[in-house]
Amino acid sequence: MRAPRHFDLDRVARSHGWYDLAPWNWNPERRVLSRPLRLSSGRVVQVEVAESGAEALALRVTGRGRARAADAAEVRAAVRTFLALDEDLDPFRARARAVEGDEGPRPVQRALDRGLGRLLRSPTVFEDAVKTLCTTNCSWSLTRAMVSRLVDGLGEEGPAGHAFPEPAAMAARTERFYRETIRAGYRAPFLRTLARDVAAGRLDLEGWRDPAIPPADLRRRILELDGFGPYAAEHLMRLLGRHEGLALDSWTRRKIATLRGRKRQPTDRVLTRWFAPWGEWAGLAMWLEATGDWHGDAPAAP
DNA sequence: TTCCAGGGGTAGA
DNA sequence: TCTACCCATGGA
Repeated sequence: MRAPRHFDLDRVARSHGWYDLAPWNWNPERRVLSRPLRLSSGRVVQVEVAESGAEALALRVTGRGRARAADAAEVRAAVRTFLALDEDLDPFRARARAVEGDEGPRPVQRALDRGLGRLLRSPTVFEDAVKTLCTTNCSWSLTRAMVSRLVDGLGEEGPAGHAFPEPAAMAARTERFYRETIRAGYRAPFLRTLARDVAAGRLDLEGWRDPAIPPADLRRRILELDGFGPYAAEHLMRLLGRHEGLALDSWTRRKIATLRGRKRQPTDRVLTRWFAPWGEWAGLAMWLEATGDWHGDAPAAP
């Protein structure tokens, strides 16, 4: 399977915290990204992705039962989605040239050359939305715990662990289950409502990948979901390839302030002004600045 | 014990 | 639009 120019699996896998959440597994020594994947046939397979020479990826799929002819195509489509292989970064590169020029440090252009810029997504928008809800107003360790309990408790079992739960499986559970078993606290009704709306067909999250949807329209639709405020909406948009919003949270606010040598945290208004020259790419430019040191000599941190 | 995490909803000004 | 207050959980 072909990979885009400047593609780096390690940098995409660790592009943000998702690789650290179930059911993902990133093996830094073998440089293999893997996870269980539930196919439309109901079969759960284990998918492993590794680099294979220059600008190529090798897939390995294992699972019980007989594979259908359509399974391979479905797995490849999922890989293209979760590695953001179809995201066109050339307009971002052009913007980076316009903003940074052709000389000097040019941090974003260097980041692009090093294979940064593609963000790891879930195979489904539903999974990205659920995980985004689980990142709000809690520590990362609690996010990990809630997601693991969802996967272990409701995900279908595959050859190497549980897949992420289907909307129907989540919709069938009560709010009490999300409070007492998942320990999702006040997020419990949000998770249940989201799952029920998707499972019932009232909410077509996959349709949100449509690039024809104007960004303001997409943002408004996400904000209509219970539990999604500005941070969560812009974070989900980022995973849909829409980067105009900064998706500011306590982590990025502090990180940018530290990197720019500010003792006091700049206000959101100031941060917005700093990244305004990047236009529709403001959020990605900020994210690459905030996470640049993850991908240098410093050890990876979720 | 209090504080605060990769915030959001609501009421009131 | 802005602010105050509340909301659950869990680690420091």
